[in-house]
Parts: sequence; structure tokens; C-alpha cells
Amino acid sequence: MAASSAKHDVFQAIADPTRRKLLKLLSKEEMPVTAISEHFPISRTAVSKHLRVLADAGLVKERKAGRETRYKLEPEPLYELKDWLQYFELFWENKLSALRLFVEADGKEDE
Amino acid sequence: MAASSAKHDVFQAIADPTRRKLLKLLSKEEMPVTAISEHFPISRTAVSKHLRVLADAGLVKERKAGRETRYKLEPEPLYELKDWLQYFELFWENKLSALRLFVEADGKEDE
DNA sequence: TTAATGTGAAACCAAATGGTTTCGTAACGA
DNA sequence: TCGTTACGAAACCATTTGGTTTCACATTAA
Repeated sequence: MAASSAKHDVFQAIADPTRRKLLKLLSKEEMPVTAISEHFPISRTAVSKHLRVLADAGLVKERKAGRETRYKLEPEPLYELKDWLQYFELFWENKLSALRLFVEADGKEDE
Repeated sequence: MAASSAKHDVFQAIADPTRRKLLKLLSKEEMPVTAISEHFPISRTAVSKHLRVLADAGLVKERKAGRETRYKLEPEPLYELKDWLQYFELFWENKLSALRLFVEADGKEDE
């Protein structure tokens, strides 16, 4: 799963559905590992490894509290994603406005 | 690399840096495979496989033209990403309003 | 002190991933 | 017609990935 250390990037971090679900979960509140893993069908250890990937990407932050380790969302790195996306919005907006014109023109099509 | 077929998802598709670069390249113009692969240090076949992953995710469309296969960007699936991202904007906006000015101008650019 | 709880590290595993080379086949250009 | 160009399918390979089980170590509760 990713022994980590070599800094994961945000694109890769969110590629996995489990990790995306983790982010949503941790956006609501800070949680300790065991509590987190109750929301998943996989082992606590597996969840723990996903958390490490997210932490590597800077998407969650961990805080030790007694014998617990609590994790919470750290949304900043998602900015990179937003920036990346922004570049493409241009293109799809062109396309969509073209489509809108087409539709408004009462889609005569035929090809 | 991904023999494809089982429908790739957009999150996974953009996880790879080469594929992100492909998307940018194809946003400018439709291109045939050989021309595309000249922009990459990997083999034409490898590029071809990446293109298939992107096609599976609906991010590029291919068109046969004689002996060439031309690919072009199909940005719509990125909407899903935008939607996903939108959920988190809430959180970072609280946190970042101050930091924002700072971050804004830091030309990250991944390719 | 002793037992139970919370967690990560390790070792291991199967499958997916990113890459290569080789080959077959269609389409062009001469 | 013949050689060349454009491309994907196949087979193969090393590494990464997502998962498991087992173990060691703190911290807390009895």
C-alpha cells in the first residue's frame, strides 16, 4: 500500500475511493483511528495506511492524544487540484455554450 | 498498465502525471498518436495505453482518419471532479481567507 | 501491578500499474 | 505492387498498491 515517506501527491491521494471517503468523514470532525475504521469494511491497519498516504499529501493532520491518534481534514492541498481544474474550465465552458446555442436553435441535428 | 475495458474513473485517470500532461496537450488541438508521443520520453505504445485509460474515463475522444487515430480532449467528465471539490471548498475557505493572498501567486504548475 | 485498549511497524501476498519489445495489419505513397 | 508509416494487441516484466495477519509498545483502567 505505500510505505510512504516519499511524499505522495494530492492527485494520487484522492485517486482511491476509500481515501476520498476518509476525507469526507474527517471533514466533519477529528477522529481517532479505531472510530474511523468502523466506517470501513477493511482492517484498521489498512485504514491506518490510507491515512498515512493522506497525511503525506498533506490532506490530513494527525494529533496524538494519549493512546489515541486523532486525524482531521487539512483541505489546503486541494487548492492544487482546483488550480489544475481551472485550466480546463475554459474548454468545457466553450463546449457547453456551444451546446446551449445548438439546443436553443431547436436541435435540428441530423449529425 | 491497464488493459482497460472496465471503465476507468476520472480520479484514477488524472492520478498519473503523464496522463495529466496528455490532457493539457490535447486541449490545444486534436493530434494523432505518433505526434503525441513525441512529447514524451516513453514509447508510443505506452502513450497509447495511457490514451486508452483516458478514453475509458471519457476524458479524450478518438477519431480514425485514414491510418491515423486522432485524439482530442473531452473535458466534461472533469465536472465530477469539480463537484467533488466543491464540497471541500467550504472547509478551506474558513481556514484560508487570510492565507489566500499569499498562496495565490505561487505558480505550481505540474505540467 | 496487571489487564485491556489504541496504534503503527513488519512481513507477506495477489492484483494492478507503468513500462518494454515484438508482431500483425491497415492505409499511403512510389 | 512494394515498401513505409501508423497503430494496437500480446506477452512479458518490475514495481507499486491495497490488503492481510502478527507483533511490540504505550497508555489507561482495574
